Amino acid sequence: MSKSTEQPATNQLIDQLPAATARYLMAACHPVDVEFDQVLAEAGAPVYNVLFPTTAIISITAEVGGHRPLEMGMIGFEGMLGASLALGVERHPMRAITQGTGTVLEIPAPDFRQQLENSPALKRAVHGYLFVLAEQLGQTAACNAFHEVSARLARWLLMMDDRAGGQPLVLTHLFLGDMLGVRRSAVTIAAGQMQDKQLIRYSRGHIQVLSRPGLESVACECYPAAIAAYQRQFGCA
Amino acid sequence: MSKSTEQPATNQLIDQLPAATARYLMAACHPVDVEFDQVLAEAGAPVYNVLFPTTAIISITAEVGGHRPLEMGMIGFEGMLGASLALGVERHPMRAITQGTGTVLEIPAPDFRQQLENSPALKRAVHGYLFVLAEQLGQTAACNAFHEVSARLARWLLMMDDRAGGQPLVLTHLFLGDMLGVRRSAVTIAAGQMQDKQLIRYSRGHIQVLSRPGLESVACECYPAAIAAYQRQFGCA
DNA sequence: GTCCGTCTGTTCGCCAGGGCACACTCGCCA
DNA sequence: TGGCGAGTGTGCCCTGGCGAACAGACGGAC
Repeated sequence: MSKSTEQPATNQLIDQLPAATARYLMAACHPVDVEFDQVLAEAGAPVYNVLFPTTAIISITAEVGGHRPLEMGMIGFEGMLGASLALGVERHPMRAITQGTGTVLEIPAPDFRQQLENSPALKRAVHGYLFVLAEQLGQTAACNAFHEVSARLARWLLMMDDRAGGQPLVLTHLFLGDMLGVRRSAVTIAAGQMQDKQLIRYSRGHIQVLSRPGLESVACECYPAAIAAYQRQFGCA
Repeated sequence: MSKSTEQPATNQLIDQLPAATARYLMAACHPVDVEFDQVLAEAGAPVYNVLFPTTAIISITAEVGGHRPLEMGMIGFEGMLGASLALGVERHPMRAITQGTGTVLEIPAPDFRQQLENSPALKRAVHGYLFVLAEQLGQTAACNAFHEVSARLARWLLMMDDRAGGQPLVLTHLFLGDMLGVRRSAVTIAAGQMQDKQLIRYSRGHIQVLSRPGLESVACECYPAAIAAYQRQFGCA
């Protein structure tokens, strides 16, 4: 856990920009550590900063009155928060909270807007990411409507594991239940079955993925679909 | 039904453009009649034409294997289909089908792309609409997860009625069930209760809204929320 | 008028998941 | 070392909605 892993300390969306563009953008960014369950954005609130996660993971959630927030999308080192600036909108469309701890690259909204003006390549990348995010939203919504808890849990763990670079995940059954829109004990049961099958191991708010292939066989087809959507747009995983 | 109503024969997204821009765009459009349950776009398929509904209504649906498509968003005279071109993406993110019959203004994708290049105002409008659509997606997803059938049905009827300009809606319980992601007889029961309360009247594939206030009291808060989201962006209903 | 297909009404069994409650246990802290 | 609180295991009853099946009813086609 303390030794450095293969997890990149950079952001993939930035990395695939032309070198000069990426350097220019990075020069305006500074790294910030975020903590677990921190609210990074409220729905409808102004975008003050744009965040490019490196080791951090961000969840996009939708809320309706009287219920806990439901996860609609996940942002890790492959994406960004605040992309709506590239639509000329200065508000966040949804709520965003952090998963676990980690680092993001932060750039003030005015600086980012200026770089968007100056770099067609950057604008193209952000626009492409917005499209992928929209596809992910639709996929997740249909998944929540039709797939059962265990399949959704498996998919969620895989998506988190992808973005955490093999680090143990820091989250409780209660938190997981919120993300999936189910009650806590439903998660306890599904997670218990996965632990029995040696797919994961967990204890008091820490989950370790043991068998990705095993999880993939439990997960619904929404997991490969989400990866394919990203690949179609950016040509890499 | 044959007499012309207050329903505008134009598209609101076009109307709120600067006059010259709107004229230029309209000149490149030609009206097309669409029929009930016609597939206008498949998920991932190329965008050949951009459509601006005037009297037609389009549903955006998400699919997962083995289940019928689930509605994620609705496009009427306030919106457009094919907005992803403004993200530089030539594919549709989701499936799109028609509701009832009606007219759309159609413009070939290359022509539209060129107009986007030439008109910052048009690009701004389309980008803003994309943002609203994203908000609507999130809202709908949370609504599907948490709200019960009758509330969602009421919301859906209100949204359709808004876009149909008071015309009777042409759709069956089966079709409605697909949109809401529930089975046909669940719709029959919910719709039957609404008919008992004189909120709607229906017969063999035709539904007439009788009392909007009544429906609004049954619908969940997602209905006013969706309207507010549009107003925030465009300053009108 | 007769036929037939579509749309609607209704029922029955079934189950995933909700809501709630309570017990246990691990790790932390006084 | 004892207490405490968060996290987890487990049980209960209940409900909304599913799946499937069948019957009636309306409307268009012939």
